[in-house]
Amino acid sequence: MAQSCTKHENHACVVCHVGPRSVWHDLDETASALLAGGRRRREYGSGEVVFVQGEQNDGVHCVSGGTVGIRRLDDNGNSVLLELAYAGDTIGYRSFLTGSEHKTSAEALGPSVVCHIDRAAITALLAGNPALGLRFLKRSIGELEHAHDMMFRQATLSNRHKLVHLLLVLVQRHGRRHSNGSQSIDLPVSRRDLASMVGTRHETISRIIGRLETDGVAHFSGRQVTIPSVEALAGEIDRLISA
Amino acid sequence: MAQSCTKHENHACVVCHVGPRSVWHDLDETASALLAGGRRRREYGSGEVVFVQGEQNDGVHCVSGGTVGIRRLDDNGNSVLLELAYAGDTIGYRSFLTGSEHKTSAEALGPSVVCHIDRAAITALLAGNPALGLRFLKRSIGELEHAHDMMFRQATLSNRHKLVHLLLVLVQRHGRRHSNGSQSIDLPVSRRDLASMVGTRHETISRIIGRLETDGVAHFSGRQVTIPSVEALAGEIDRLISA
DNA sequence: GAGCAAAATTGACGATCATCAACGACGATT
DNA sequence: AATCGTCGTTGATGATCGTCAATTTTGCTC
Repeated sequence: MAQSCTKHENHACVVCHVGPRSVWHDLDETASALLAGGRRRREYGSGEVVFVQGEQNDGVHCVSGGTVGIRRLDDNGNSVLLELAYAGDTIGYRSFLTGSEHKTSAEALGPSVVCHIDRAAITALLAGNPALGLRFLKRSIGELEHAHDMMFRQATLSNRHKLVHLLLVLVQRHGRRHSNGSQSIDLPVSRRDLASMVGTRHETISRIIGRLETDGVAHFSGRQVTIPSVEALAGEIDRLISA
Repeated sequence: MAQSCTKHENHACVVCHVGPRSVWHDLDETASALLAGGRRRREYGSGEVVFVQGEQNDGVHCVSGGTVGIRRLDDNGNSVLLELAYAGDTIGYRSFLTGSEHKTSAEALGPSVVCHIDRAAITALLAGNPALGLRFLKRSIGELEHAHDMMFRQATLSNRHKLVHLLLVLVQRHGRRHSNGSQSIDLPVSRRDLASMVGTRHETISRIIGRLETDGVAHFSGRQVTIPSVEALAGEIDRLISA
């Protein structure tokens, strides 16, 4: 399945270094050639694993399309979905930069395309492009602030409000707008993963979903969620912030 | 109170760039001179604020002694203690590097010494020392993994176990060993802050503390905590991991 | 030391949650 | 089509938590 980036398929890989969000943005010609040479594109089916917690790092990955989940596991079978990565996001760079094994697992949450950039290429790129290190730094800082936001919500919001917030985040990425103003989401995650992101059990998520249904603020059908009024849903949380 | 780092008081500032944990470790002579010139040492009393969430960044701070709490607030008066910083830790570097306002507040949790390094000095240092950027990157990655650990615990542990874990972390930093094998801690934080770190209300923390008392695994007297057997306390959590 | 404000504790109560269990739905495999 | 395992939902129950309130303790200022 893995194959080198020949010219005609570069249009897919290009996603990785366009857009200001990508760390590979705006590299010079030599660097771009170096990157293209050390990069391999691969398609992943839903549930396929990109890298596994505990494995030794062998370079970094760049999401080109789809959705990739960053997950942490323990020996008891507990699993927590820590982050979602989308096109343009570089993942697995932490263990690369610290020279350690992967501290998390990454798996495709749907059909996805992920490029792998081998160890030698990034090492060379980092040595020749000081700005690249700063980009990694800014990405890391962004993730850290995201994590702090999460910690703050975990400590201050109820489970219901945490789920509502999660839905509002997901609707921005995965939402489809309907003509009547409502929006629909194809959830990229299972109920169990929703539960781990909210910090509770899946049975509790089921029950909170039931209450959101009866309150009429969201309708669930499998992984399909329809939200009649995103504003009304957002109001549940805004009331806490403004009041 | 703020004063420049003249020679005779440099011994206090030196903490900031000795030890492998500090980002200022192992700078060359020119860089050290630059650092010394842009640095100002200041003592903070308990509760005094180092920088405030929302303020514009004006350089970075380096903890030279004492304990500094990194806190996030919202408009409703909610406060969550996100991190604790100790001698050698650099703080406030995130908003400096992203050029934004401070996303958190920092305050001395006891008598502390903190150096301030002004904007111009770090900018020059970063330009002349590419390795310094990588040190910031590694520090940021370390904090991020710390945050991920926290998120994982928030999602998998009970409040009691989260408090126990917190005590075990604090005993490593603040613990005093007694002759009979027990250890004591002078908690650097209030019960309210303990509660925010665990993700619950202060009344609940009071009650969990009461249960730890009756179970005989820890004794609380104000901010003094005595733990008869740290191993026994650690066993409460290890059982979950190994079993 | 008196006085005050914030912190901490304790009680009571309703709401929410974790757990165990049962069951149906679904997808993958054979 | 039948089987199996996982996922999702629902129910029942005891445990825990959040909230409001009253009270005590602590720490600080004057």
